[in-house]
Amino acid sequence: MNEKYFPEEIEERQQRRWAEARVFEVEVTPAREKFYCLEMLPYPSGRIHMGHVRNYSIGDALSHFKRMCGYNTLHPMGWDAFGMPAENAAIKNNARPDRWTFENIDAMRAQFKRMGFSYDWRREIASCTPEYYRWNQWFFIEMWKRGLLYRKNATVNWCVKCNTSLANEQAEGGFCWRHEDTPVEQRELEQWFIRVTDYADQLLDDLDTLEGGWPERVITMQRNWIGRSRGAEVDWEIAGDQSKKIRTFTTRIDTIFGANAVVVAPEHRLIDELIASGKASDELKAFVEEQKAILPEDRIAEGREKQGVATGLFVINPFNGEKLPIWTANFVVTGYGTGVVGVVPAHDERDFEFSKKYGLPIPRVIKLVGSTEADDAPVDAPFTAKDETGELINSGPFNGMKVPEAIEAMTAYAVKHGFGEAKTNFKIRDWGVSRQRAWGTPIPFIHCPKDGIVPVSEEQLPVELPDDLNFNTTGSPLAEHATFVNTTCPRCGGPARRDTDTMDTFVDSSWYYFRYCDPKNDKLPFAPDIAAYWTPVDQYIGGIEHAVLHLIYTRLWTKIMRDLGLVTFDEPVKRLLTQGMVCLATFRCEEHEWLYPYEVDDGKCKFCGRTVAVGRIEKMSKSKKNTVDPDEMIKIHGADTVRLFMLFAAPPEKDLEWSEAGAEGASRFLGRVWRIIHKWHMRIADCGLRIADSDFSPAARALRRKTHQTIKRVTHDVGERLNFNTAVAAMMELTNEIYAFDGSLKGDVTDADRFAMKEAMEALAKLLGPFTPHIAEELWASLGHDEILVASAWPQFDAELAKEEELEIPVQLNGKLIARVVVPADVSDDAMKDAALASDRVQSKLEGKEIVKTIVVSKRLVNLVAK
RNA sequence: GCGGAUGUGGCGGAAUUGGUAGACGCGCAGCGCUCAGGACGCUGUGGGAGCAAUCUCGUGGAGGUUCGAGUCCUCUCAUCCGCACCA
Repeated sequence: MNEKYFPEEIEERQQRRWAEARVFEVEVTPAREKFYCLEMLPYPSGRIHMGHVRNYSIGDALSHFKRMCGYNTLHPMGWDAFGMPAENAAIKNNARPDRWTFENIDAMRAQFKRMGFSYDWRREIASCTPEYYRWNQWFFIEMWKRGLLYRKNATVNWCVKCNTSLANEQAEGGFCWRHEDTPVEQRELEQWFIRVTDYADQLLDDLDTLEGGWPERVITMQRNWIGRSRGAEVDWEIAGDQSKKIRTFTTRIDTIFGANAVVVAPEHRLIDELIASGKASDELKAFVEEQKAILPEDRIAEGREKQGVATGLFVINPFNGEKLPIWTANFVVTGYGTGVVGVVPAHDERDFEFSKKYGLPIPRVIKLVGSTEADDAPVDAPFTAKDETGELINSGPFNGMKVPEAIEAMTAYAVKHGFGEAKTNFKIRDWGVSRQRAWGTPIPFIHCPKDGIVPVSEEQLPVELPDDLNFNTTGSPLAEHATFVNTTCPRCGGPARRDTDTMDTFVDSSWYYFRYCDPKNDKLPFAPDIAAYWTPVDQYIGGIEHAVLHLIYTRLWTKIMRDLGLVTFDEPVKRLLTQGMVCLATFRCEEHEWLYPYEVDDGKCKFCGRTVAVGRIEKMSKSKKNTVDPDEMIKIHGADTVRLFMLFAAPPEKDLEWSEAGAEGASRFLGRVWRIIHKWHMRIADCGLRIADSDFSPAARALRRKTHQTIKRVTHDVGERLNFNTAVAAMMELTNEIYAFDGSLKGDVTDADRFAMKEAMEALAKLLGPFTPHIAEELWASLGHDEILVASAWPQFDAELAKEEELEIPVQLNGKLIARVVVPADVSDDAMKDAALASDRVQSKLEGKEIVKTIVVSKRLVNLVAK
């Protein structure tokens, strides 16, 4: 055994040992309780970055912990292997994207192995293999059969850089999710869609069941994204043409008597018809044209100035027969509701602003209960009063009703008279899953001139991607591949063409972790009974960036799989941890732009000597030149140190600033543990005897106490709170105690001392296992154990031994600390009070005062209230 | 604008239920070891005052509840994130 700590050597040795003993390989074992620990699978970009290291270090620590606690722990890893970078590389070099991808996978797998992560590598998957993506195709056909997948012509988001359409989730805020500087365009395209809206209610309602296990932030973001609003649709007859109606959507039908106009979106069909009929004013035509030309991103930039034009048409309010003008305006959009809104200025901020600007009347129809304002008083500011605080006025037969009651009554009235219905709207749209790219799962449908769209028959799956695609084209490599495209119709046998779009890669990641359960299955995506053992996922760990992307798709997919009979639960992930980003201070020099920290010396640029701008702490990214290469850090410090630093420097959900000094601190700690154990291991190896309690010196008893307290704390911090940072701090404290005990031993060392030392060191080695498994193994072995530590049992703490013998009780005078008294741990409340009063310091502080009240918090504190 | 979060030493961060604020680490200072440096070991380290015992201030700010508030309530400021004309 080496006296000095050489991480590289021991890490390799232990990794080999684990692999040979196959300690991370697991099988379904019904008698044992399972734990499924999952980290979001990476895209095989070629090299791992610090974000990966952090994500997977957290997951690995938890996996080790649960494994040692006796859970049959599934901890798999795979590759989200379809996607654009591979295709772009293929275009650039006119090479095969699969080769690029698999080379990257090999490189990254090697890096993961170098980190020593405890994956069951037999379960590794890559989504770009036909064995995997055939099940994407299978799912598509199953969904088609059930009407959950359909094709329609639609306006879709288009990213010019990706050269493909995008789902709404991938075009949030009008920008491509991969190209945040690139606004998406709108294009008309025939596309495949998954009927998310069928599941919108469930997706929203089931969020309640995730409360507590998922971060509030993610739940809120999903709620907003799904955006359910309950209301009613109302038909308005067009004045002078009873055959024609337009329909509005409103959540506040109770305010409809207060409408002063109806506004249609500039893209609305009614406007088109009006222009086509030649009755539109020049002003209207100009306005509509102008509005249509505005790009979505400019709408945001332009602010919220309301603009509108009257169309010259009128509608009849179905509730009171009032004749109201139809306007078109920039604040009404086609994509939501019916693209038409009633304007109720007195009780809606936006409508108020609009009506003020164009001088439309502002009648009140709601008053605050108890308000003494006249029903026809002018409105200075709009108010909503959407609950019991609002009461209807100026609303004919509905006057006097409270708002909720009125909504119900007026909706019923509209239904009864045939001009309206209750309606729930969602912001979430059906998922556009077609991508006009070649490196993805082929969509398993055939377009037959006679039979239309026909699914590929199941026995012909997978529809494989050709491996000789020509990427050196401006068109679509798949569409230009004749032998791929030209096929026969499964129904009529006649000539037909394959669909040449591929699936959104978010399809791949929507169900991948079910495949880990049963990765070789060639009959089904996975066997339901096997998945029933492992799933749902107990703990999922990944970045926040997927809050409304992957994490909503995978919830949807689970519900679809439930309806297909593959799983029996509604939600796939019990607990979600969104880990923070890995950041680094960035520095800027006027001359040399972004600088690495090592290019800055004493606040000055190393190249030109200019004072650099004080860098902000920002997420590591290549463009900011503030990345740190994990490989380099592993080379310098070892994998254990890098892992330890990642877990210690910040709580997992917070951002973490990479610091070289901090990493050195982690390394120093491991060296400290290494040295003290190697100072002692020969002396305590044979020490297994039973020692009488009375043989332990006070110092030895103190060490034992610290040992058991530390086990308790680490168990709690990791198991219950996922606070790895405080668990590490606890282990550091124990190490400090071990050093103190070592320093206190002079002359004869008793068997009891050796026992206490051995107990402390063994506990420390074990506790280190989840965090720094390699060094933990080495230490465990040097303490005389042949067994593999990471496959051994987590230590138990002895509550008796962890108990303090004495307590230091703070004594307060009127809430301010004045003294501390030492009392036995089993002290009674009365004894605490007596001890406090017996203190000289307390007595002198009390001089001339009278105690009016004494508060004793059992075993914690005494507070004397005195005047 | 709406929604969510976060504000604690020079820095990263502790403080489990309202009960000793600053655990642990970084940094810094001193001592030991050393020819020296590094490494290592030990000690100290929130601010202010004092040789010291000690006193005093202190968790973004202002109030409040309480015997007692970093923690609860009200208002406010700052920063970050999400959504953004959603009818």
